[in-house]
Amino acid sequence: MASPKKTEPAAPAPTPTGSSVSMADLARELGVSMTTISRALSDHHSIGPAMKQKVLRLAKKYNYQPNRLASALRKGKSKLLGIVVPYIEGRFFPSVVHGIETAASKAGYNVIICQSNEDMAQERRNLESLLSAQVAGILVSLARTTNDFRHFDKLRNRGLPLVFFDRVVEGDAVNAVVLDDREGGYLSTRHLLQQGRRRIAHLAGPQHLNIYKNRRQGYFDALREAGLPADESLVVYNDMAQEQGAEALRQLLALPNPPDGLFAAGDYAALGALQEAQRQGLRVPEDLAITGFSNETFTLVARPTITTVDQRCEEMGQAAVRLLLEMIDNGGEGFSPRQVVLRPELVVRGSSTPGDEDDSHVAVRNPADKFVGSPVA
Amino acid sequence: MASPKKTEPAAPAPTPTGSSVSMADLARELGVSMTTISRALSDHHSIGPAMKQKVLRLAKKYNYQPNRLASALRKGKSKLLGIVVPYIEGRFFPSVVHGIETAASKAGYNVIICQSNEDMAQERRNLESLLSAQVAGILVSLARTTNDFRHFDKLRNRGLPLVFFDRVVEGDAVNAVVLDDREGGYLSTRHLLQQGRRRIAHLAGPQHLNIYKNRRQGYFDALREAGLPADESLVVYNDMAQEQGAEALRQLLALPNPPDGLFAAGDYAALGALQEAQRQGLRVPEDLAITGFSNETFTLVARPTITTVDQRCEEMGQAAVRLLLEMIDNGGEGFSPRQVVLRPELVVRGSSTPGDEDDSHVAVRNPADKFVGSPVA
DNA sequence: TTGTAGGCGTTATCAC
DNA sequence: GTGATAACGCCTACAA
Repeated sequence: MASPKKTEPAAPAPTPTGSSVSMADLARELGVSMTTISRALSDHHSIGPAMKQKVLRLAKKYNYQPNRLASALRKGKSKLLGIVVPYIEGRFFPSVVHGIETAASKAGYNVIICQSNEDMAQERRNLESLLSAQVAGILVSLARTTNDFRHFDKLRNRGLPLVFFDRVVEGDAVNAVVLDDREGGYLSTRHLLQQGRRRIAHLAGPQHLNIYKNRRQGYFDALREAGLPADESLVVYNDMAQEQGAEALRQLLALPNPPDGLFAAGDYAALGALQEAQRQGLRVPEDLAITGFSNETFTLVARPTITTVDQRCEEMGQAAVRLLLEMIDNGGEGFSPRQVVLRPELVVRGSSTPGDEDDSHVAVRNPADKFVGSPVA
Repeated sequence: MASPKKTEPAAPAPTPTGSSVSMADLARELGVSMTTISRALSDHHSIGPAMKQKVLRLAKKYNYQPNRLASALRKGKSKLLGIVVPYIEGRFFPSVVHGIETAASKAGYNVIICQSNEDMAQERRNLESLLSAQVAGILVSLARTTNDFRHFDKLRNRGLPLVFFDRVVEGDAVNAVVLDDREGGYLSTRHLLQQGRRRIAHLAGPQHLNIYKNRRQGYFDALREAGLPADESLVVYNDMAQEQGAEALRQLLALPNPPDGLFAAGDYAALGALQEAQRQGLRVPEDLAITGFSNETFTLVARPTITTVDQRCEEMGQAAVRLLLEMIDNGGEGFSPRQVVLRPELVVRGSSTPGDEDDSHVAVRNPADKFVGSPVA
């Protein structure tokens, strides 16, 4: 950038018109060595309070900003964390990222964010890119298409701390933070049972994804606990889009003995099913009680409001960062992998509880609202 | 990290159990100088094809990853961009960030993301942090409380490329990408006029924010164009939360001559107004036509579906990156500030057009859907 | 309490 | 075509 090679080596320009000030500049100005500057700035004990003051004052005056690149290069450890998510849209991932950034920032780390676009090759490139950027650790939620995990082994071989969240590599050899999806499925289904439903159907997602597999498992667990048989004809598998929810419901209603309850493993599918039920003249929840999964914003806007499972997105981000920082601080070695399991929260609403609630005044929370009333110009 | 100080200086371990391989390692192994390695890797013309092959092969074999910290330190230019947003939640900011990351990644840049939490002090710290990280440029959407802009001047003095988006510093001295909010307000209001409405009210946001001021201006422009008087009694100012939309509507309906159309400057407020109207027994859109702003997901779930204005979030992110990269590539100097203005898109739905549409089959788009059907394990 | 010097991994500038 | 060398800004033994 702007050249620091002034002809006068004496003092840096009092009103720097560009370029950044380095420790060397401060040292020259004060007539001391860089060591002293470095120590004063990092509050080393061997620096006198007088000197420390002088240095800090000058640093402020010239608006000195440490060059973290140089520091990281020297120390072999940066203050950067990497995130790899399938995409940054919808409700879930942005919320988790929000939690991650907040926690990381509190610990003095910046966060580099990458999207895999659900593509394994892209995911691999993301990791290489983060490796190149010398991040201190990486947080990953797997792409849908990832079926080979060698690129993660490579990280581990390098001793780079790695934590998975939500979409994780199975097994206890990895660090991971997940929602207890089984519990979520269990709670939903048990809730429907408690509402007196006995023929409960399930809209299940792709079973190669652990989250959907576990939600389905919870569904079966609750049925079994209630002494009801597992009836695969009541389970419809699809990709959980809204229209597929509608389609699935049409299928279920065509059964000789149609369901009176429905646990959908996703809110979009739940919404599709709800709308289809209403189109077919069914009353929800009286004729058919419905529950979804994810606590999407629109579940509060639909009528009736949709019972769903909250995934604790922010907590997940925070927990993942906590775990990662522990590994980083432990120097990487001698850290045995750990899995953190978050308890989901069943949010009971109108789609599963007749007359239990007056939907007409529920407030839909806008993230911006939390700042309403902030002091303002 | 793992010490590179082996006792044998000959070759790096053939199966490195940790640590990263550097150019020096490759040079030693091949018995050439680091210069050669560097040039071969960066495809310099003065390197023979034979040598180049050898180097690339070895790099692959040892899985060499360039250390971008070192490169950036040496060159004074990193491959990092910084983003500062008020928060990463809701629909707008995540979508813009998505656009930014996608465009940046395509150009070989990684993105560091920071949240100001709508707080000016935090915003200032974010900038310092990014400065410290030696980013090549910064993208900012202002915090609500920012009323002093000196921290941005500081960046400019350093010659650091800076682009604002959506919430921008006013004036033509800055680089900025914004939505034409005035046009959005104008299109909405004109649409209501075309539906035959003559008493059109406006739910306006805080007027110190340019976006809300401009939406209001568009509203007045459309009225004037239609030869209708600007009636301030039909304008209600608040913070655009859902409940405030309901409250505002109560106020408007209490007027001696209540409105038959309503342009709300935000979807949450529009939703609140819609629900309140229905509670009061009004038919929407027959008795009251309503339009919102932002194209939130839930506008497709509400009944009737809500007419709204799409903000082109992704395009905004892309445009901002394009502008920033231009500045970076131009070497910073001699680049005259530019403002990019995106055209909003009016999305007409049921809340403003009687019988124009059958709401019952509209598909709500889940971001995940775009990957449905991807090849999978 | 302070200073000197070497090096982190890369690249630019010379020289051969 | 290739090599030696000196930075970039910071940290940290080791000396003084």
